[in-house]
Amino acid sequence: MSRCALLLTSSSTVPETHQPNSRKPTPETLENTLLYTFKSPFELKQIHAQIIKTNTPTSALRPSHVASVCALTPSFPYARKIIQLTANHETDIWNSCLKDFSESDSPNDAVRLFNRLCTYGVCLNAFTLTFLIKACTKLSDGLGGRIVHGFIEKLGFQSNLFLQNSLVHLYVVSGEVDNARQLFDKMPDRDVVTWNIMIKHLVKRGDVDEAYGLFATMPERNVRSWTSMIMGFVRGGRPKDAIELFTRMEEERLCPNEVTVVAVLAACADLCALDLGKKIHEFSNRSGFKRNVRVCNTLLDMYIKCGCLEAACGVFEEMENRTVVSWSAMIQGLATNGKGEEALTLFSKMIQSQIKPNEVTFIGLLHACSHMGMVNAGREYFASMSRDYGIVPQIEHYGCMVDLLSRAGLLKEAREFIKNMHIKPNGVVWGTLLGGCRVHKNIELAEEAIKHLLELDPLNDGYYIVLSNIYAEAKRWEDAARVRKLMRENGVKKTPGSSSISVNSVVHEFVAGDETHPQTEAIQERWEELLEEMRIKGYVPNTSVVLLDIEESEKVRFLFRHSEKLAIVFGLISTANGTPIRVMKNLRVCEDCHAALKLISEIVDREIVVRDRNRFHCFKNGACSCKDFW
DNA sequence: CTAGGGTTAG
Repeated sequence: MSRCALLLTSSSTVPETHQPNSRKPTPETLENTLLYTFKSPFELKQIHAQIIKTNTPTSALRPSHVASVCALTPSFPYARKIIQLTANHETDIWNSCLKDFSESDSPNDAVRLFNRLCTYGVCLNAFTLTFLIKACTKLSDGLGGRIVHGFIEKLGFQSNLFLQNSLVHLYVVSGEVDNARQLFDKMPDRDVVTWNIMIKHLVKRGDVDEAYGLFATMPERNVRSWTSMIMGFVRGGRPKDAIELFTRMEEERLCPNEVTVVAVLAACADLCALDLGKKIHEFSNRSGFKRNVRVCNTLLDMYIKCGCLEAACGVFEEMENRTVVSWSAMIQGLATNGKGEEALTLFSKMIQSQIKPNEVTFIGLLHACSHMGMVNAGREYFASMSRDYGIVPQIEHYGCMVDLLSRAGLLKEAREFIKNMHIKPNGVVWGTLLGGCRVHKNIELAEEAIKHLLELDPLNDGYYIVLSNIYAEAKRWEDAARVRKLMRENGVKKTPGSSSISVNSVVHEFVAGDETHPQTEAIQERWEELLEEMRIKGYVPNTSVVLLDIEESEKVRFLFRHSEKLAIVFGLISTANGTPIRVMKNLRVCEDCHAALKLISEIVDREIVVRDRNRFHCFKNGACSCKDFW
């Protein structure tokens, strides 16, 4: 007890009480001798001299401290002698020193120490090598890996699973895939850790199917295996598979940990699966994960992406420690929900709280300005990011600026901005300008934008469709048809619209025209009923959004089977009256659906939240939160 | 005393 307290207050100079004195060291003063904190070999030698003078046993020096102070200095041999005199196992002392170095900010120190141990012929054991591998892993040092590999062979540790696994991991991390594979294939024994390392590796490479193949066939699975695979599906853009896997994990009665929770929440966020997300939130609180910042940040993100700003605020308020990620997520959330002013206020609070913004923070801020048409504020933030915070604008920031300007109708300025960019504009940048051209009906600039887009991103169907719509709205039917023909000639297919809705933690996915759902008939029936009431309220199908050369009546049939309509009607018949409906769509909501959903929200008196590619639409009492501008 | 997941945007 007293030792700790004293250690904290001791200064770097030798304390008064350690001056030579007449008292013979008693166990108590001997204990005090251990308080000596020396910061250099020089100080150590002074103290050592005193110890000898006062006849104090050398064991009064803590060998691990001696080791860490002298390890990388010319006094290594001197330190080694003291350690050999005072410690039972010299190797243990150096190992713990290696461990500390490998976990420090300069893991290279561990490598340097290891070289010394070899030079001076210090006896090594398996632990020595694991710490060395740890350092190499931190440094992504594959060459180091091959050297350690040699030591493992030389010292006869081929059957040490810890070492083999660490080495496979090191090879994987440093990109030496062939070496990793070879070692993996040669390993006499493998355990669940070995398999988990390989799964992780395959997931990182993007081979989710191959990873799942391994996962399905590996002899033993633990929570980490399941978590890695769930995460793999999320990263691979397959959140539905992620959630299904999580359900199976629960059936096997395995208990999720913090990381599992992060993975599943990310899947919920991607699918707008609020019901499951809420359950995970409760589970997380019950399990005491509340203090984990990453869990909280993912929770924030989940609520924001499900369109539940209030819930997100609740989590944010309760958080003990907020990082730049927490603040940035909230700013972004407010921005995409049409609360730009609040987003900017939150940014000021963040600065007041001494949190340094990063590049993501500014994307949120620029979004906020762009959704509110605050052109000057946006310009100022853009200038400020590099001037005040030293953040170099990335292509995404330029994209935000083009969005800000072109949404506000400053199309010429937006084009000038693109011309003056310090980076080569990409498809997103020109596509953003194209979007602005549609809103503000500028055909000339749209044609310029599409020229660049046909070069930069010729397979992206979205741009053809926007241009075709621009022509159609100007009643230039032949031009519209020409664009569609070009699209066919270039072999570009329209991405099928698809919407998903989560009911009782099961995600239901609908693609346009879907008739595969078990409840298709009931959905159709309810839709017909709604259609009647909508017509009374003046609904007329807007077939101009159907870009197909077909009969008008056929167009209507297509229109009525847009995926968001199917998903929402399914939601209506499978949830209790008054329950809000949340649907997520892979593309932008079409104008006809937008008009229809406004009416439906009024007819059924429910809140309908649709998250589309860009933003949220919250339909309530016949109106949408986007105020018809999107 | 040793090995294997995680957060914001695009």
